[in-house]
Amino acid sequence: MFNLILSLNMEQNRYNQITITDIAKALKINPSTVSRALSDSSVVKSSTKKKIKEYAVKHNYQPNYAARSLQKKKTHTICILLPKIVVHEFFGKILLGVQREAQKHGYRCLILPTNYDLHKEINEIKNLLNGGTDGIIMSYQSDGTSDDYVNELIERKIPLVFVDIAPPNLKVSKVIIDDIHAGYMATKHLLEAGASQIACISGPRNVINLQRVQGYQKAINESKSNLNTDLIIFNEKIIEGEQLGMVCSEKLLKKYPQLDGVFATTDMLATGLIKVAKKQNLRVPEELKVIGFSNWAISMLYEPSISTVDQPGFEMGMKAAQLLFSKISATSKVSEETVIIKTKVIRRESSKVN
Amino acid sequence: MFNLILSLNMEQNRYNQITITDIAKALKINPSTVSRALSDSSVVKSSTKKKIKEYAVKHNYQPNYAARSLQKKKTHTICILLPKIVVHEFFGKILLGVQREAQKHGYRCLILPTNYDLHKEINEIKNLLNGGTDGIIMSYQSDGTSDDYVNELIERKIPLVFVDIAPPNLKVSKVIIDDIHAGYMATKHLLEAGASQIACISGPRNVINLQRVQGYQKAINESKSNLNTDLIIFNEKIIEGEQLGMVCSEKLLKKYPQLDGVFATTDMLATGLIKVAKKQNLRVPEELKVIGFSNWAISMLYEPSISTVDQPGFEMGMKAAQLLFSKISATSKVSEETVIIKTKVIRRESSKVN
DNA sequence: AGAAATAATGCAAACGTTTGTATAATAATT
DNA sequence: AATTATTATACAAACGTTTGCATTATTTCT
Repeated sequence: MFNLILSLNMEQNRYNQITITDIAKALKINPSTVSRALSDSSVVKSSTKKKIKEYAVKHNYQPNYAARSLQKKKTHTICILLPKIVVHEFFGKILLGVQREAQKHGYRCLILPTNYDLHKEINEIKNLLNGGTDGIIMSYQSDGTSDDYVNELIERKIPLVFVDIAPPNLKVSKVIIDDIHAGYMATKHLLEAGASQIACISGPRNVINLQRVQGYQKAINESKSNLNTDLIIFNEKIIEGEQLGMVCSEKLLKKYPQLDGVFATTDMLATGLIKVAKKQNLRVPEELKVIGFSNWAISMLYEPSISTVDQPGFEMGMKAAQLLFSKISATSKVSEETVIIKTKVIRRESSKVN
Repeated sequence: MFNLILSLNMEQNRYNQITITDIAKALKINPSTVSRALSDSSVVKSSTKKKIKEYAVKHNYQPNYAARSLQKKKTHTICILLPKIVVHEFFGKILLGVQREAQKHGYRCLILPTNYDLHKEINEIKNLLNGGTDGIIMSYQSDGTSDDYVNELIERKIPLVFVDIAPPNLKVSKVIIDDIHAGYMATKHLLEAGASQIACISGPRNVINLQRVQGYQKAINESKSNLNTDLIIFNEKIIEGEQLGMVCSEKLLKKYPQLDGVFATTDMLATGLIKVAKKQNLRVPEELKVIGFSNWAISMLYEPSISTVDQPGFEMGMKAAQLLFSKISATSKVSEETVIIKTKVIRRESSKVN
């Protein structure tokens, strides 16, 4: 009879999960003691602690997230806002890094794909603010016209860390690469491989691209060869990726037949470029040396394999999460920190020395 | 003075979020009425409802997830267990589909990358069981030796839906494709394109591959040409992807120079195959027609572009989520359902008619 | 042995919701 | 106008934890 009542009582519990109160009743101890025992408080006698813990593992006790969150005013959830995880393997790697780190801290990870359009997703973010998340990791994907949402996050003192791209005029924590330096190294690699007439193709004039191009310019300037600024091509975003690479390369290669090197600011631009070069019977790398950017999987698989700059996404994600957790657990305000992750040039066929 | 106390009171609240109790106090109404008003209960007078709602939006009220979860015994979180989101764009698409659907239901989405090794991650799953999640969508990535964890989920009556791959001998809900039919259609496409000596290369003998190969056999049998079972090559998992494709194609193409078509059970195998074919000066598609499987981005970008079978991941994800929510909201047990999503052959250069 | 100090446990309130039931206010009926 | 029926609100308990404080049990000291 007593058993019946007990089991009915437990039945109420979702999926038959045992609670602290259940343990307390079973052991005729107060719930508070059980709670303290389970969190290894030094205040409870080791013999009772042992008894409680044994019972807990035997009955597979798992703490109730919601109750703990409510009490502690912590969600044990952080949030990652990233654009289009689907196609973007780089962001996928960031994600893995963050998740690995979150797990260490006993945190869960919520992922929101943002489609490059944060403005529309502000409601989603607001929703997160109350009991939704303890902190946010995001990539700044704005045209810079309105940073209101970032400001709101800062005002509310939500722990916040940017990865890859950060708002340029705000004091925030961020984990980024040195795009200027990376562009510089990429271009220098082409020069060292024997190219001297080097063009640069890029997407729209956003922070990232501008910096990579700036690095390109620096390398060209150092190399005494006069930089023809016509050889820098920005492309506003109508099409993108490989298609964009094809369209802009078509003109470029026609107009400058003397070209023997191209720095593409993304790997996809590079594949488009090479496709066009082949069509025009330009041999890569013999007649045209190419380097891309990001080290996407395709750059290795393509024929010829494409030299590129490796962006260590996993490491960036881990570092970002570490920063975030230092903020979450900080008692007083912690200063904003910028971490710059090292990139390196990956040499492949597309820029082989003749 | 009163204001001070009030603001101090609200200060306690994380990130200055207003609560139902705050609204109640401010409006001198009982919290229960506020709660009912906000959930549009017909029992509260429309004038008070209006008053409450106005105050709520004005002060940007957002319900507290934890409190609601605790009370309702629902987490409003579902969980997706998927292998290696990073490289697997197909799984990325599933993810997007699930997330889209979850949002509709006011649910949040937790993603766990599983590295194809669920056994080791059972603890993670167990952790989810208590207050962790209301339901799970997963892809069955087991060698079939021990399905204990699946059984446990079923026993505990956790709403559960499989996508892409499901355990073969258990009665579960699943959203899959008809791999036999897809393999059949792919092979038939090669036959129609003019190939007659068709081989099949595949990864390890798992459920998926076996079925695709079975489809291949059916198509070959129908075509009166005698099926040479030597032309079916399984590869146990030592290396994988493109590398595997290269290694096994090398031998195959040498041994059977009369071959004029290959069905590869994944796109990555196909890229490896084509790379080798090129090296051996075999022209694709003129001398060798190739079709892959899954329609990964690379199959379109490769040169030549690779014919393949499209697996509509997004749709599969959405459907899986719909099934899951029907389970979550069901009052009584709902029967296990199998949804088969249609695939289609995508014709590209690699299988063009001469 | 008795007082004082320390250790171990129990009690109760709180976190922000929701919901069954009781009460109060209003409207409809006689 | 008094009774009943209806509608609207208030009360209180509950969800599973945690934690300051009170209480009880144990040890240490004189």
